[in-house]
Amino acid sequence: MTAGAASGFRALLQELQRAYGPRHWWPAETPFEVMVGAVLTQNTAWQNVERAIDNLKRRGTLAPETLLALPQSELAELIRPSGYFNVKARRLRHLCSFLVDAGGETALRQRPTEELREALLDVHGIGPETADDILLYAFGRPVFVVDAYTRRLFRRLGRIAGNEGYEQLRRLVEQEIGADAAALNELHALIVHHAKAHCRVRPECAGCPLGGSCPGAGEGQPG
DNA sequence: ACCCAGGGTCATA
DNA sequence: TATGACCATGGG
Repeated sequence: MTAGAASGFRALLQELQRAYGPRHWWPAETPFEVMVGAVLTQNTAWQNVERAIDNLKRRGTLAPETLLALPQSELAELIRPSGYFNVKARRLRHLCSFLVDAGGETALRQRPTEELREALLDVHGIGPETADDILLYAFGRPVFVVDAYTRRLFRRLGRIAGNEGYEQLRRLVEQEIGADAAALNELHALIVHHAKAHCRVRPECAGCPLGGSCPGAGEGQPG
Protein backbone atom coordinates (compact mmCIF):
# COMPACT_ATOMS: atom_id res chain seq x y z
CA MET A 1 0.00 0.00 0.00
CA THR A 2 3.03 2.23 0.04
CA ALA A 3 4.99 1.10 -2.97
CA GLY A 4 3.14 2.97 -5.71
CA ALA A 5 5.09 6.21 -5.63
CA ALA A 6 8.46 4.58 -5.88
CA SER A 7 7.78 2.65 -9.07
CA GLY A 8 7.80 5.55 -11.49
CA PHE A 9 7.07 9.22 -12.11
CA ARG A 10 3.74 8.40 -13.70
CA ALA A 11 2.81 6.44 -10.62
CA LEU A 12 4.05 9.25 -8.39
CA LEU A 13 1.94 11.70 -10.37
CA GLN A 14 -1.15 9.54 -9.95
CA GLU A 15 -0.53 9.11 -6.26
CA LEU A 16 -0.13 12.84 -5.71
CA GLN A 17 -3.19 13.56 -7.85
CA ARG A 18 -5.25 11.15 -5.85
CA ALA A 19 -4.12 12.78 -2.61
CA TYR A 20 -4.38 16.43 -3.56
CA GLY A 21 -6.37 16.73 -6.77
CA PRO A 22 -5.51 19.04 -9.66
CA ARG A 23 -3.44 22.12 -8.80
CA HIS A 24 -4.37 24.44 -11.69
CA TRP A 25 -0.93 25.98 -11.84
CA TRP A 26 0.64 28.54 -12.33
CA PRO A 27 -1.06 31.01 -9.94
CA ALA A 28 -1.27 33.92 -12.39
CA GLU A 29 -3.82 35.59 -14.65
CA THR A 30 -1.65 36.02 -17.73
CA PRO A 31 1.45 34.46 -19.31
CA PHE A 32 3.41 37.63 -18.60
CA GLU A 33 2.44 37.42 -14.94
CA VAL A 34 3.81 33.88 -14.96
CA MET A 35 7.13 35.13 -16.29
CA VAL A 36 7.38 37.92 -13.74
CA GLY A 37 6.51 35.52 -10.94
CA ALA A 38 9.11 33.05 -12.16
CA VAL A 39 11.84 35.67 -11.78
CA LEU A 40 10.57 37.07 -8.51
CA THR A 41 10.23 33.67 -6.84
CA GLN A 42 13.91 32.83 -7.27
CA ASN A 43 14.99 31.59 -3.86
CA THR A 44 12.04 33.42 -2.36
CA ALA A 45 8.83 32.46 -0.56
CA TRP A 46 5.81 32.79 -2.83
CA GLN A 47 3.90 34.90 -0.32
CA ASN A 48 6.48 37.65 -0.72
CA VAL A 49 6.21 37.40 -4.49
CA GLU A 50 2.45 37.94 -4.29
CA ARG A 51 2.95 41.25 -2.56
CA ALA A 52 5.40 42.41 -5.19
CA ILE A 53 3.11 41.37 -8.05
CA ASP A 54 0.20 43.05 -6.31
CA ASN A 55 2.19 46.27 -6.19
CA LEU A 56 2.90 46.01 -9.91
CA LYS A 57 -0.76 45.37 -10.68
CA ARG A 58 -2.03 48.29 -8.63
CA ARG A 59 0.50 50.47 -10.34
CA GLY A 60 -0.69 49.24 -13.72
CA THR A 61 2.80 48.13 -14.72
CA LEU A 62 2.27 44.43 -15.20
CA ALA A 63 3.12 44.53 -18.90
CA PRO A 64 6.49 44.61 -20.67
CA GLU A 65 6.24 48.14 -22.07
CA THR A 66 4.84 49.80 -18.95
CA LEU A 67 7.31 48.02 -16.75
CA LEU A 68 10.20 49.18 -18.92
CA ALA A 69 8.91 52.72 -18.64
CA LEU A 70 9.56 52.72 -14.90
CA PRO A 71 12.86 53.98 -13.55
CA GLN A 72 14.80 51.06 -12.13
CA SER A 73 14.75 52.56 -8.64
CA GLU A 74 10.96 52.77 -8.70
CA LEU A 75 10.65 49.25 -10.03
CA ALA A 76 12.94 48.01 -7.27
CA GLU A 77 10.80 49.76 -4.68
CA LEU A 78 7.63 48.12 -6.01
CA ILE A 79 9.10 44.64 -5.86
CA ARG A 80 10.91 45.17 -2.57
CA PRO A 81 8.82 42.59 -0.66
CA SER A 82 10.11 39.80 -2.90
CA GLY A 83 13.69 40.30 -1.74
CA TYR A 84 16.86 40.77 -3.84
CA PHE A 85 14.92 43.71 -5.23
CA ASN A 86 17.86 45.39 -6.94
CA VAL A 87 19.00 42.34 -8.88
CA LYS A 88 15.44 41.31 -9.63
CA ALA A 89 14.59 44.77 -10.95
CA ARG A 90 17.43 44.37 -13.44
CA ARG A 91 16.32 40.85 -14.31
CA LEU A 92 12.75 41.95 -14.96
CA ARG A 93 14.01 44.67 -17.25
CA HIS A 94 16.14 42.18 -19.13
CA LEU A 95 13.13 39.90 -19.48
CA CYS A 96 10.93 42.70 -20.76
CA SER A 97 13.56 43.90 -23.22
CA PHE A 98 13.80 40.39 -24.54
CA LEU A 99 10.04 40.12 -24.95
CA VAL A 100 9.77 43.43 -26.77
CA ASP A 101 12.80 42.82 -28.98
CA ALA A 102 11.51 39.37 -29.88
CA GLY A 103 8.22 40.82 -31.07
CA GLY A 104 6.10 39.94 -28.05
CA GLU A 105 4.47 36.76 -26.81
CA THR A 106 2.68 36.10 -30.06
CA ALA A 107 5.92 35.98 -32.02
CA LEU A 108 7.63 33.87 -29.37
CA ARG A 109 4.78 31.40 -29.45
CA GLN A 110 5.72 30.50 -33.02
CA ARG A 111 9.20 29.34 -32.05
CA PRO A 112 10.08 25.71 -31.41
CA THR A 113 10.65 24.77 -27.80
CA GLU A 114 14.41 24.16 -27.87
CA GLU A 115 15.07 27.40 -29.68
CA LEU A 116 12.85 29.31 -27.27
CA ARG A 117 14.60 27.70 -24.33
CA GLU A 118 18.02 28.77 -25.60
CA ALA A 119 16.73 32.28 -26.15
CA LEU A 120 15.40 32.46 -22.60
CA LEU A 121 18.67 31.15 -21.17
CA ASP A 122 20.49 33.93 -23.01
CA VAL A 123 18.53 36.49 -20.98
CA HIS A 124 20.62 37.67 -18.07
CA GLY A 125 19.02 36.51 -14.83
CA ILE A 126 17.08 33.62 -16.35
CA GLY A 127 18.62 30.26 -15.47
CA PRO A 128 17.40 26.71 -16.17
CA GLU A 129 14.57 26.59 -13.66
CA THR A 130 13.21 30.02 -14.46
CA ALA A 131 13.38 29.27 -18.18
CA ASP A 132 11.49 26.02 -17.71
CA ASP A 133 8.88 27.69 -15.50
CA ILE A 134 8.25 30.08 -18.35
CA LEU A 135 8.27 27.38 -21.04
CA LEU A 136 5.86 25.13 -19.17
CA TYR A 137 3.52 27.56 -17.45
CA ALA A 138 3.54 30.55 -19.77
CA PHE A 139 3.96 28.79 -23.13
CA GLY A 140 2.54 25.35 -22.37
CA ARG A 141 5.61 23.51 -23.65
CA PRO A 142 6.26 19.94 -22.47
CA VAL A 143 9.29 20.52 -20.24
CA PHE A 144 9.79 19.48 -16.65
CA VAL A 145 10.82 21.99 -13.99
CA VAL A 146 13.48 20.78 -11.56
CA ASP A 147 13.57 22.66 -8.29
CA ALA A 148 14.88 22.13 -4.77
CA TYR A 149 11.68 20.35 -3.74
CA THR A 150 12.01 17.95 -6.66
CA ARG A 151 15.58 17.06 -5.80
CA ARG A 152 14.72 16.45 -2.19
CA LEU A 153 11.68 14.30 -2.92
CA PHE A 154 13.41 12.22 -5.60
CA ARG A 155 16.34 11.66 -3.31
CA ARG A 156 14.02 10.54 -0.52
CA LEU A 157 12.27 8.22 -2.90
CA GLY A 158 15.59 6.72 -3.93
CA ARG A 159 15.15 7.75 -7.56
CA ILE A 160 18.37 9.77 -7.70
CA ALA A 161 21.71 9.95 -5.92
CA GLY A 162 21.46 13.67 -5.38
CA ASN A 163 24.48 14.95 -7.30
CA GLU A 164 22.86 14.93 -10.72
CA GLY A 165 22.91 18.07 -12.80
CA TYR A 166 19.81 20.03 -13.74
CA GLU A 167 19.62 18.80 -17.32
CA GLN A 168 20.13 15.22 -16.27
CA LEU A 169 17.15 15.32 -13.90
CA ARG A 170 14.99 17.12 -16.42
CA ARG A 171 15.67 14.50 -19.10
CA LEU A 172 15.08 11.70 -16.65
CA VAL A 173 11.55 12.85 -15.97
CA GLU A 174 10.75 14.00 -19.49
CA GLN A 175 11.80 10.69 -20.99
CA GLU A 176 9.63 8.76 -18.62
CA ILE A 177 6.58 11.01 -18.71
CA GLY A 178 6.85 11.89 -22.38
CA ALA A 179 6.04 15.13 -24.21
CA ASP A 180 2.91 15.60 -22.12
CA ALA A 181 2.68 19.22 -21.00
CA ALA A 182 -0.41 18.63 -18.86
CA ALA A 183 1.25 15.80 -16.96
CA LEU A 184 4.53 17.67 -16.50
CA ASN A 185 2.59 20.70 -15.36
CA GLU A 186 0.68 18.72 -12.75
CA LEU A 187 3.69 16.76 -11.56
CA HIS A 188 5.77 19.82 -10.74
CA ALA A 189 2.82 21.63 -9.22
CA LEU A 190 1.98 18.66 -7.03
CA ILE A 191 5.58 18.21 -5.90
CA VAL A 192 5.64 21.82 -4.71
CA HIS A 193 2.24 21.47 -3.07
CA HIS A 194 3.26 18.26 -1.38
CA ALA A 195 6.46 19.81 -0.09
CA LYS A 196 4.61 22.73 1.42
CA ALA A 197 1.86 20.56 2.85
CA HIS A 198 3.80 17.71 4.37
CA CYS A 199 7.55 17.77 4.07
CA ARG A 200 8.53 20.53 6.42
CA VAL A 201 10.99 19.92 9.19
CA ARG A 202 9.31 17.65 11.65
CA PRO A 203 10.07 14.45 13.55
CA GLU A 204 7.90 12.37 11.27
CA CYS A 205 6.05 13.00 8.06
CA ALA A 206 2.65 12.92 9.72
CA GLY A 207 -0.24 12.43 7.35
CA CYS A 208 2.01 12.16 4.33
CA PRO A 209 -0.03 10.66 1.45
CA LEU A 210 3.08 8.93 0.18
CA GLY A 211 3.21 7.00 3.43
CA GLY A 212 6.18 4.76 3.85
CA SER A 213 7.36 5.49 0.33
CA CYS A 214 8.13 9.05 1.34
CA PRO A 215 10.99 8.52 3.77
CA GLY A 216 11.13 12.11 4.91
CA ALA A 217 10.96 11.04 8.51
CA GLY A 218 13.82 12.13 10.68
CA GLU A 219 15.94 13.43 7.86
CA GLY A 220 16.61 16.77 9.48
CA GLN A 221 16.66 18.45 6.11
CA PRO A 222 14.57 21.61 6.20
CA GLY A 223 11.85 22.28 3.71
C1' DA B 1 18.22 34.94 17.35
C1' DC B 2 18.26 31.81 14.34
C1' DC B 3 16.75 29.17 9.68
C1' DC B 4 14.90 29.26 5.26
C1' DA B 5 12.27 30.15 0.95
C1' DG B 6 9.29 27.43 -5.99
C1' DG B 7 17.77 30.60 -8.08
C1' DG B 8 21.32 32.93 -10.65
C1' DT B 9 25.67 35.27 -11.35
C1' DC B 10 30.29 36.04 -10.49
C1' DA B 11 34.97 35.23 -8.70
C1' DT B 12 38.15 31.95 -7.44
C1' DA B 13 40.87 27.26 -7.41
C1' DT C 1 33.99 21.30 -12.67
C1' DA C 2 33.07 22.82 -8.31
C1' DT C 3 32.60 25.36 -4.44
C1' DG C 4 31.58 30.05 -1.97
C1' DA C 5 29.93 34.88 -1.62
C1' DC C 6 26.40 37.68 -2.72
C1' DC C 7 21.78 39.34 -3.32
C1' DA C 8 17.39 40.81 0.90
C1' DT C 9 12.52 40.36 2.44
C1' DG C 10 9.19 38.16 5.60
C1' DG C 11 7.43 33.95 8.19
C1' DG C 12 8.21 30.27 11.48
